[in-house]
Parts: sequence; C-alpha cells; structure tokens
Amino acid sequence: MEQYIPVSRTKIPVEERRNKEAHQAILQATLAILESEGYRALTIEGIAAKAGVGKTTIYRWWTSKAAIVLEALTQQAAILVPLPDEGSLRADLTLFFSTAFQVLNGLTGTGVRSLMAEAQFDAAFAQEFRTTFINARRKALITLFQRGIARGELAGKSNLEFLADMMYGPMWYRLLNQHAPLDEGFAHQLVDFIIRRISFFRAEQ
Amino acid sequence: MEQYIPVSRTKIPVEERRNKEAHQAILQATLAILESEGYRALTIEGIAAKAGVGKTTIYRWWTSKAAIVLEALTQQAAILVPLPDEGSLRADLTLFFSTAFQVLNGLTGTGVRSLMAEAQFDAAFAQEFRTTFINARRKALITLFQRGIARGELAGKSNLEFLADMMYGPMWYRLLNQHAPLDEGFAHQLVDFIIRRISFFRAEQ
Amino acid sequence: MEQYIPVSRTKIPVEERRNKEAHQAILQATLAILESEGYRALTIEGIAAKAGVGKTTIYRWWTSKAAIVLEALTQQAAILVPLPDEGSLRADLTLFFSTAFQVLNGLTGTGVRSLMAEAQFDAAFAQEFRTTFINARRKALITLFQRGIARGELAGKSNLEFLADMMYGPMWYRLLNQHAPLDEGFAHQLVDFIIRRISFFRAEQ
Amino acid sequence: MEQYIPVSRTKIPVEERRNKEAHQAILQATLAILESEGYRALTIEGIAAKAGVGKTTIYRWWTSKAAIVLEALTQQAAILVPLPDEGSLRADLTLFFSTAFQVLNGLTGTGVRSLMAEAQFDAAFAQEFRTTFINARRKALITLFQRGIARGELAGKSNLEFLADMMYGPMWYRLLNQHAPLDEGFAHQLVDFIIRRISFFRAEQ
DNA sequence: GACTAACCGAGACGGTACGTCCCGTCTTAAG
DNA sequence: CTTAAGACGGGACGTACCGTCTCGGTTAGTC
Repeated sequence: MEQYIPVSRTKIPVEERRNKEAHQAILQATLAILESEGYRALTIEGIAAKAGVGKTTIYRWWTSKAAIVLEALTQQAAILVPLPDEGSLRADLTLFFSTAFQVLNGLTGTGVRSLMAEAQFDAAFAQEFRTTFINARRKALITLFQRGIARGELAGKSNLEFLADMMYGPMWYRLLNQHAPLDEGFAHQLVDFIIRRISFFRAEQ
Repeated sequence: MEQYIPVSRTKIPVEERRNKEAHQAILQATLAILESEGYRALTIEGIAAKAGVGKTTIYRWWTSKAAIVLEALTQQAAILVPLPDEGSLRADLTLFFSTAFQVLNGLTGTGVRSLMAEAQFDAAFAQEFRTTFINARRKALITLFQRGIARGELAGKSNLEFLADMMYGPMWYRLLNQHAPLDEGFAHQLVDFIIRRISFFRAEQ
Repeated sequence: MEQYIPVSRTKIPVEERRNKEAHQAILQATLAILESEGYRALTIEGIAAKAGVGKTTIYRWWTSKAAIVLEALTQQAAILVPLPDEGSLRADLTLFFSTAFQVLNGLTGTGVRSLMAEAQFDAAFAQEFRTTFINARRKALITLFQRGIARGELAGKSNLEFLADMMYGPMWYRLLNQHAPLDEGFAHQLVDFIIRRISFFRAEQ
Repeated sequence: MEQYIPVSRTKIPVEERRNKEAHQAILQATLAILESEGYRALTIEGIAAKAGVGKTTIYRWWTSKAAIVLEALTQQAAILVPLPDEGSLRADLTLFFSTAFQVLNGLTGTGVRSLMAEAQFDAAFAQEFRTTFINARRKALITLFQRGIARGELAGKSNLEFLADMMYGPMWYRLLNQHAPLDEGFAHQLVDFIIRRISFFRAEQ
C-alpha cells in the first residue's frame, strides 16, 4: 500500500490565527471577575463562561490563570507607570512612586499582589512575572537614577540595583503585608530617606 | 423537637484534651511534605494520611493548611531569630539580619514565602500571620533600635516603624522575588545603608 | 524523631459503609434518564445531577456507566424472567421466551441492547455482563432442558450449550438488528423449530 | 441579509470531484487504527491526522466514524463472502458459514462487532448497516436456500427469512458474546442442525 | 464499675474545578 | 470548489481535594 502524502501548504503564523474577539473577551472577563470576586474565586471555568468561550481556547493560549491575569493587567496601560522627567531626581522619584502607589491602591494592586503570591508556588510563572513585570519596573527606576547621575545628583559608581531593592522593597512589603498604607506621605518619606542617604554618600567621597 | 444540650462534665482545659502524639505527628508530617513536595502539593488529606490521623482531627484544631504550616514553623525554634546584644547597633543589626537570612535560605524560607503568599488570598489568615509572625519580628527589630537610642546611636525621635519597613522591605522583596540572594553581603550592605543614613540624620540635628 | 503509630481500629465492611439512599437514587436516576433520553445521552454527570449526588460517589462504587445500567436493570426483577414449570418442555420454553420477549420490548430491551453494545468496546465489562447476565439466563434455559431430559422429552446426551445458542442466538439477532419483531408468533416459531428438531433427534436414536 | 446562492458552474458529478488519494488514505488509516488501537480509540481527528487529511474532508463525505468503518470494511472484498455452489445445500451452507467464520475471526470481525454495537446507539446508521450489510448477507443465504428448493432439498413453502434468523442468529450471538468460538466445528454443528430439521420438516409433509 | 462526653481513625459524602479529549463547525490560504 | 490546517464553542470525562458528616473504638473523669 502506497503512502498518501498530501500537498504541503504554507503556514499562517500562530499569533495571526487567534480570534481577536475571543482573546479580548477573555482578558475583560478576567478583570471583571478579579474585581468583583477576587483572585481566589477566579477560575478558568468562570472566565470561559463569562467570556462566552470554550475552556480549550484558554488552555490553547495561556498556561495558567496567573498568566492571563498578568496579560490582562499588562494590557491596561495603568500598570506601566510612565517615566517622569521633572528636572530633579527628588521630583522624579516622588512623582514615580506616588503614581505607582495610586495605581496599587486599585484593582491593579489586588492583581499584582495575587501574581506575586502565585509566583511563590509556580516557578515557571515566577520567571515570567520577573521578566515581564518586575524587571521592567526596575529598569524604569534605574533609568531615573542614571539621569540623576548625569545631572550630578548622585555618584556615578552607585550600586543602582541595590538602590532599587531599597526602594521597591518597602513598597512591596507594605503592599503584601498591608500593615500600613501606600500613600502620598509614604512616597515622600521613602524618597526623602533615599535622597538624603545618597547625598550623604556623595558628601562622603 | 427538643434540643439536648449536655452539661459539660469535665474541667479539663480544651488544650489538654488534645492527643499530643497526633498533634506532633501532624506538624512533623506537614514539614516533611512541605520539604519534599512543596506547599502546592501539601494537602490536608495528604497530611492526615502521612500523620496517620483522621481529617477530623486536623479540622478540629486548625482552620487552614496555612495555619498548620505557621504553627509547624513557629514551633521550630529556628524561625525565631534570637535578639543579639553585641554592644553596638551596627553589630546587633548585622548579626540579626545575617542570622535571619541564613534561616530563610532553608525550609523555613520556603514555608514563610508560602505563608505570605497565602495571606494575599485569605484575609483571616493574613491577620493571624501579621500578629504572630510579622509583628513579632518587627517588635524584635524595634527593640534593637531602642537599645541604639539608649546608647545614643540614633536620635530618640526616629520613626522606628518606618525604619523597620526600610529594613524588612528589601529582605522580603528578595525573598519573594528571588532576583538576588539573601546572603552575608546583602546583610552588610543593608545595615551599612541604614546606619549611615541614621548617623547622617543625627548629624543634621 | 519517633514515628507516631496510631492505634488500630476494627474496620467496617466496605458494603455497609455505603449510603443506601444515594445508591438507590443513582439507580433510579439512571433508569429515568435511560428511558427518557436513551443510552447515548446518559452520562455520569447527568446521573449525578439527577440523583443529587457527587460524581465521586458514582466513581467510588462503579467502574463505568454500563456497570450502573447493568445493576439498575438487574435490580428490577423484570429482567430476571422466572423459570416456568408447566409440565412439558414445549410449554415451558414457550412461556419462558414469550415472557422474555415481552420484557425485551420495553425499557429493559433498550438497556440490554446498549449493554451488549458496550461490551463490544470494553472487555472488562463484557466479562461482567456475561457472568451476571448472559450466563445466568443460559443456565435458566438449560435447567428447562434438563427437566425435559428428566421427563424423557429429549435425549440425555443432547448438547445443551449448543441448543442454548440456537435459541438465544435468534432472539439476540432480532433484538439487536431490529429487522423483525420479538413477538408471540416468533416465540412459537422458535420453540416449535427446536422442539421438532429435538424430537426428530430422539427418533433417530 | 440576502442569501447568496452560487450558480453551479461545473458539470462534473459530485463523486468525481473527490480527491481519490485522500479518500483511500482515509479508509486505510481507519483500518490501520482499528487494527492497532481498537474501535473506541478510533476518532475522526485520529483518522485525519494519520491520513494527512483535514477533518473537513472527512465530514464532507461521511456522516459518522461508523460510516467510514463500514465503507472501509465493505471495500475489503473479504467481508463479502462469495456464494458457493457445491451441488448440495449442505455443502454450500457449510462452505458459506465456515468461510464467514474465518473472516469474522480477523480484523473484519472486530469491525463488524463494533458496527453492530454502534447501530444500537444510532438509528440512522443502523438503517444503513442493515441495508448495505445485514440484508445483503441475508439475501446471499436465501439464494442458497432457493437453490436448495430448486434441487428439491427443502420444501418450497419454507419460511426462508425465519431460517436465515436461525442461522445468522447463533453466529452473531457467538460473535458478540464471545462465550464460544466461531470455528469449523460450530459451522458443521449449525448446518447439520438446520439441514436435519429441514429434512424432517420435508418428511412430515 | 458503669457511664458518658470528647477525642480519635477512617472514610463516605456532595461539591467545585481541574486539565484533557474529542466533537462538529468555522475560517483561511493554497492549488 | 476542494483541500490541509487548525482555531473555535461546547460537553463530558475521570481525578484531586475540599470541608462536612457519620460510624465505631478508645480514653478519662464523674457518678
């Protein structure tokens, strides 16, 4: 018996085969449920039902519900606080963090907390979360520091990665631990603490 | 139908009626599974099976698996880093954090990360976690600061709660985000940063 | 660390642990759906829903939907046509088969056809079906033949298994193939054909 | 919205527009999977994949997987046992059934059992199966009987449809029930039983 | 010494969601 | 107009655990 070999056809790129309506419906349904029911009550089945979509479609394009939430939040411009350019490091940092805090006090904060939590259980997602979210935000902050170096506001040899830890650390700590608010006052306190330390550091040289 | 309400005939306090062997077996089984399988794979049914205990017994004494893990970790002395007394704030802080970091690099770290994650989903447990763990640790750190004030190493009017955020924040950020290690070097960097800021602050007065 | 070994308790026999209400509800729901929707539309989820029972409960006690249907039908006395005793082989066979045909023209017939179909796909169920149903029915028929032998109506050395094939074969063939009805007339035709053959056989000796 | 009804532009008959290679690839893939995996594991998607064919193509030309199997088996000449002509009814029937039994002990048997099973669930397919397979086989057998009548081997007024039931019934019963083999011995037993009954019947007149 | 409340093991139960399989329909681009 | 490819909405699968429950057996004061 001869083998039937069908004629080969050119392939459509994977991304272009997606149904855009279904894609958006899934992301919208995810945010809606996240807001009304919370992350724990967010299920793949629930998203599929609300979006009017088969579960298959979700599993075809995402690996976990955390990945969906990450994409849904990322797509919302809000999560990506824009880089300010106010002319001084203190002003830039203050605006950057107070904007970030505002965002984190809404739905985005809930989502982002949940994603960090999920990352504790799922190493693959943790990797993705770090890459597409955490590191992107660190890079933005470091850009602000580098502008400060250019303006002579802090020493060129400063350990910027460490400074990023010193600023993002307290933010995440309050976000996750909820023992104190992420408000305007805390933004000022935080920036002031860092700027004074940096200036002192410069003075020491 | 009449409700029969039995008279309590025993004067034995609730805690003493517990089967101590079963209690310990549950905590040990929890730690064993946590270590070998991870928090996600840790289930009430799995603990009961491994401990040779009925599920009833677990549900009678704990409200969630997070609560069991919290108790299991708390019972291990390790989690409660002892307060050092080295004679100087810098030495105390350095010892305190480098000990804490060591502990967090083992099973305890895994457990504690999972509990912080769980707290994001479960407000009741978050409350318990803050009370019995987070706040206890903050109090310890603040005690060190207060000794520093007594020694004249930092100003009496310092905002110690804020300083605690500035030290625990970066620790938790690295623990949860895993972008950089919690090692001896980081302990020194962190303490040095804070001490210098504090000294500068004092000098300003 | 010492191993906690709980005290051993005597076990309750598996069957006695079953919830009788749930058990009956499942069998009743199965028959109800089988009657109204047919075997194809009969699903484990549908049975569970109709019976007000968890799927787990069904999977705990049965291996397949065919097994449930088999038990449900077996429990109905109807399926087990009683052994007649009319005094002659011809009368016994005629009553036996015409009763059987009547039963097979109702819900039981639908069920039994489906089970035979299912047996074609599932060797384990086929085994169970043969044992608890087919062979039981063959045994009953053979008992009638043996009474005939005792009465001297057929030769002692007759191949009763083969005779069973010759009588049940045409019945199943019509049941499954539906090319002609299983009615009173066919029962008489079938019995007559066999009896005459048998008598001829005896006459030959 | 207006309905667009295209004008048929081609005069080529539907059947001739088929891609013959794809058609054959589908039938071959079906038999291959049926043989290696069994009917339950045979799926439209599996056939399409193995044949290197789109699912569309299958759905365009067949209504169900049973229909494909039926065509695949029918195309194999094997299934259509040729009509013998040995000069006597006994010889013809014996050859006819022993050939049939041989065929049924191979892949064809598996396929045919599955189709009969499928027919229990799908009335439309049952109709097709009876027409193209069962009735064709009955007709063949009846032709043999008619030749017997012509030769004076059985009475002209014999109920041939009933005789067909009496011979095919036991065959199907053993095929589906698998309680005893379809072997040479059974073919002889069966033919002998019928022939002797027929002769007796003739003698009675 | 018997009684009995409370604890204990075992595990059945109703239930939710999981991730997978396959269905039959559909859309797209190539031939 | 057919075809290969495969995305889509959908339904059911069988599994894993959840938290509740009932069942007997065990243990430790109370009467």
